[in-house]
Amino acid sequence: MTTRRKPRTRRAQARSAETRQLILDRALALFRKRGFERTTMRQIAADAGLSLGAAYYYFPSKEAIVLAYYQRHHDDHVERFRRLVERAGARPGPERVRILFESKLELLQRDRRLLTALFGALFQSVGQPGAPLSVFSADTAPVRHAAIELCREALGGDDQVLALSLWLAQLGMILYFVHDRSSRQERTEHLIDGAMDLLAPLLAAAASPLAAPLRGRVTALLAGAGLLDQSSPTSSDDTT
Amino acid sequence: MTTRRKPRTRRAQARSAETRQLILDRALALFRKRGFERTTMRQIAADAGLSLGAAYYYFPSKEAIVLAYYQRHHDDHVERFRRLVERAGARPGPERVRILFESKLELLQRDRRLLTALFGALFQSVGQPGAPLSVFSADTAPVRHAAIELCREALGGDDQVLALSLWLAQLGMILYFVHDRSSRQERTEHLIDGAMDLLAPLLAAAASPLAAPLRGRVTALLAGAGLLDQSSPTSSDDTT
DNA sequence: GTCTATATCCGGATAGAC
DNA sequence: GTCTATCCGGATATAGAC
Repeated sequence: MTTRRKPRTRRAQARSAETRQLILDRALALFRKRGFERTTMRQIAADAGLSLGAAYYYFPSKEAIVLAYYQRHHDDHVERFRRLVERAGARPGPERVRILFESKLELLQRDRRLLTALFGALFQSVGQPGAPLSVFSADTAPVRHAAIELCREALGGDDQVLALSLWLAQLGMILYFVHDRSSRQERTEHLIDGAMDLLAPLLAAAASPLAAPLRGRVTALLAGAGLLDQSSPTSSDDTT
Repeated sequence: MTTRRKPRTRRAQARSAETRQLILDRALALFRKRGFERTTMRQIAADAGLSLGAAYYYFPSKEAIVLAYYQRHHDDHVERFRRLVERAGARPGPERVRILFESKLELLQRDRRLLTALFGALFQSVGQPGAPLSVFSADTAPVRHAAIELCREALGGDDQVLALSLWLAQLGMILYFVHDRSSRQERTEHLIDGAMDLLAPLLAAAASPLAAPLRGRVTALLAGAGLLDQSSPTSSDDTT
């Protein structure tokens, strides 16, 4: 158990990472071109100049490749968000949230082909029936928590309910974006614009003393249900 | 296009419906027992005393079986909701919404085994990567619209934004329920109870004149984005 | 540890005969 | 409408090269 793993040279490590990257890139290119379902692991392997077994050596399943993309996408978002915040000197609150959403949209636009290839198929045929929920699954937990944390960073303060709500809104935006067939996705852009104009009054309303009792009750309710981060030690169920 | 379809005798129609029902029942029983993924179409067919091809004659895919269940589940919900509303003489608003959620919970509890079989697997492994969204897919559109309409019926009035929000809340409840490992799912029950206590003040806040301008802007925004029923004729995108 | 090659299993889905 | 045969592709297994 305590044996050292991967006693590899730097060189070997780098090479391995390169191969992994190569497979990922080829796979994503194929997904873009032919869609997720119609791309086979055999094609991916062949395209990367590897055997089928080698591809499975790096990625335990086809879905794992998509998961790796999710991770990278989020990393890109974090970087872009921070860069823009710094450049604009934006303070926590509406200003930063706007940057959060706009930088997200830029990334979505950059990856549009891939995203429609991944999600688009779904709107033709159900796919996994339980599927509705995989954004909430255990596999995606790390990316999800990171994304929620980024929302909190944009909002400032430490209101977990707000952070969660913002993350859900962002999910909605992605869903809308993927369906948006207007040119250059201007409908999504328009929706975000409008939503951002509403954000300041909404946040103000939420922060107002009038709303304080309600806010407290909502937080208590969600915390009691174990839906916030420092959840009660009652249950070990934290797959959500 | 106007040609009469299914020029079958009543007898033949009834028999066909019976076979379909038989397959559905056997399939659901198997899902309950062994989970969705580990149940094969071959098993389902064999269990129903049919060939594989025959099963596919009735259901174009394994998912289609689940879809049929969703439909039936919703029908049951409508019936139970209306019966309880009538018995209690509940008026639109918080009273009816409580009945809506409580009747839903009863149904979820009745079908718990099946639901965890369908959703549960998902929390172990990603499944379809695009999966997050299939509740919003075109296939599920009819059930979804019916469900949103039921929410509107519970709320009274015709506020589409509220109806949509309520439906989303209900989705959240299902998600929570499926994860809930407490005995008799009392945590979910508790959550609903707390949420229902908050409902009256929340609805009151939403209806208050103070909130009116904000409410108008939110509605306008969502309507402009085509997210409400009488969406603008601009776009033909109504898969959501 | 990284990979090739190949064979094999399994199960969703389809084709075509009857 | 029902059957049998077949295809296809995800996933695994194995044996061995370097």
